[in-house]
Amino acid sequence: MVDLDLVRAHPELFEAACKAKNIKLDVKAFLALDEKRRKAMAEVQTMQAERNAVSKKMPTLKDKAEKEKVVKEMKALGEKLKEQEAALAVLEADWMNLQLRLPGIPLPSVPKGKDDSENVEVRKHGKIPTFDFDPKDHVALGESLDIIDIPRGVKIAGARSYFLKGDGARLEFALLLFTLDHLKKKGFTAFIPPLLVNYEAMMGTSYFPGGEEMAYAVGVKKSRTQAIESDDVYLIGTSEVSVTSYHGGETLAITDLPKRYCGISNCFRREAGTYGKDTHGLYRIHQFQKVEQVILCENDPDVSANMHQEILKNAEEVLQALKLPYRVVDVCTGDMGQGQIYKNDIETWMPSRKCYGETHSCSTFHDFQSRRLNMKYVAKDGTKKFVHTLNNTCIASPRILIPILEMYQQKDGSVIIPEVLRPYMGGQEKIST
RNA sequence: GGAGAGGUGGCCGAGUGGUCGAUGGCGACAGUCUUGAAAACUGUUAACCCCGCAAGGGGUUCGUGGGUUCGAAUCCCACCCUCUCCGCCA
Repeated sequence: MVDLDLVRAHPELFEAACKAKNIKLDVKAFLALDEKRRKAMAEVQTMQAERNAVSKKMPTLKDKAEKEKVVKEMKALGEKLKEQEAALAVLEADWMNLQLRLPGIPLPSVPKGKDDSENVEVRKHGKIPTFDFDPKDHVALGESLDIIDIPRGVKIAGARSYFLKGDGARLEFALLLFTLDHLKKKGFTAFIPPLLVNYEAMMGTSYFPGGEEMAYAVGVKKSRTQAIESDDVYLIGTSEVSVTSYHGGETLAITDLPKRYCGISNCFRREAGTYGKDTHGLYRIHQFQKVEQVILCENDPDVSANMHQEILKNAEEVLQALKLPYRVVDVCTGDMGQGQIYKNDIETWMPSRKCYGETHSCSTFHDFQSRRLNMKYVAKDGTKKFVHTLNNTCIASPRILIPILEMYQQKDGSVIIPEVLRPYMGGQEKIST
C-alpha cells in the first residue's frame, strides 16, 4: 500500500514505477476512479448527515401528524441512501482492488532492467572450484549416497517433490540450527510461526492480491472422494508472511525498535507458471525449509538502509562460514516485487549449473508492508509513523544443498561435511556410502 | 464433535430501540498544591475516511457480514474468535 496523497500529487512517480516493474496498472484510471469514489462518498455522507440530524430530532417531535410526515420523508431518503451506498460499495471494491496493486517506488540507485538478466553484480566472494576428477551433480551424489530420493518424492507427491533421507535430513537440520545460532549471536529472536495464515497476512505482506496462484490454499473445494469446505487459509511461501505480520495492527514504542526477528519454517510454493523451468534436482521445488530474517525499524531511509546491509551481511557470513563462493547482485527494477523498493540477491556458485544460482533475497520495503499491516510506532516527535520492514533469507534448504554437496564432494564419491556444521551432526566429518 | 458463556474505547466494565462515540473506574497526559515526589483535587485523553489553506464541518466504527426500523451497541440471521465443561486426540 502506498501513500495516497503522494499518488494524487505525483502520479507520474507511480506510472514510472509500474513501467519499470512491468506492472500493468493504469494509474490515471485509478485516479479517475478515486475522484469518482470521493464524489460518491460526498453524496452519501450528505444524505447520512441529514438522516442523522432528523433522527436526533425525532424523539422531540410531539405532533403526531408532523411525525408521520417526517417518517415518510425519511423512509424515502432511506431508500435512496441504500441505493447510493450500494453504488458506492461497488466503487470502493474496484478502488481497493487497484489501490492494492500500486507499486512501491524503487530507490534511485536501483538499476533499470526488464528481468533477472539485467541484474547488476555488486561483488564476488570465494573462488570458483576446479575438480581433478569428473564431478557429479547433487542429484547423482544424493542418489549414490542415499540421502536424496526424488523419484519416490514424485511418486507420492508429484513433480518437484523429494525426500531427504538419512544424513541428508540431518545435514539440512544442521544447516538450519547453525544459522539460528549465528542469528542468535546477532541479537535475533527466533520464531516458529504459523505455516497456515489468513488472507490478511498474505495481503499485508503484499503477496495478495496478485500472487494467489503462487500459494497453496487449504481446504480444497472437492477431493476425489468428498466435498470439503475451504478453510480460507493459505500455506506460507516464506515465514516473512507470518513474522512480518506478528505486530500487525499494533503501535510499538520507538525503544522497541529495531526488531530483529527470524522465522524458521517450511515454505510452500505452487511454482505455477514455471513449467519446464529448473526441473532438474532440488533447485525449484514445492516445499523447503528456510531461516528468514525480518526487520522492523524506524521510518527513516538511512536506518533501513543500514538494516538492509546488516541482514545482507548476516547471510554472507553464513555462506563464508560454509566456504561457498557467491556473488551479490543489485536486482533490477523488472525483477523486483510489487512492494520492494530495493533488493539484493545473493547467488551461490553451483558447479553442476556452471553458474551462480539465487539462494538469498534481501528486500527493503520502507512503509509499503507496514501500511497494509497497519503497523506503527510512536516517533520521537510523538506522532505515529509506519515502521519500515525488511527481510532476507539466511539459509534456504535444500537449494543450498546443491552447492554444498557439489562443492564438498570427493573423488571417491563421499561428501565432506562443512566444518562449522559438524558440531550439529555429532562431530560427523563426512557422508559416504 | 456435544453443552454453555461471552466479544463494547489503551485496559476493566456499564449500557436491551432515539439528545449514546457510548456512564463509571484504571492508566496516560496537563495543571493546582509541594523544596521534590506521592496523595488529593481540576481538566484533557479513540481510530479511520471525506470536504477545507486553515479554523472548522461531516461521515464511519461497540467481533465480522447481512437483515428489520424513520432510527440499532441494543432486535433478527449467518459467520469468525475467546473462555468453561464433556468427548476425542499428537
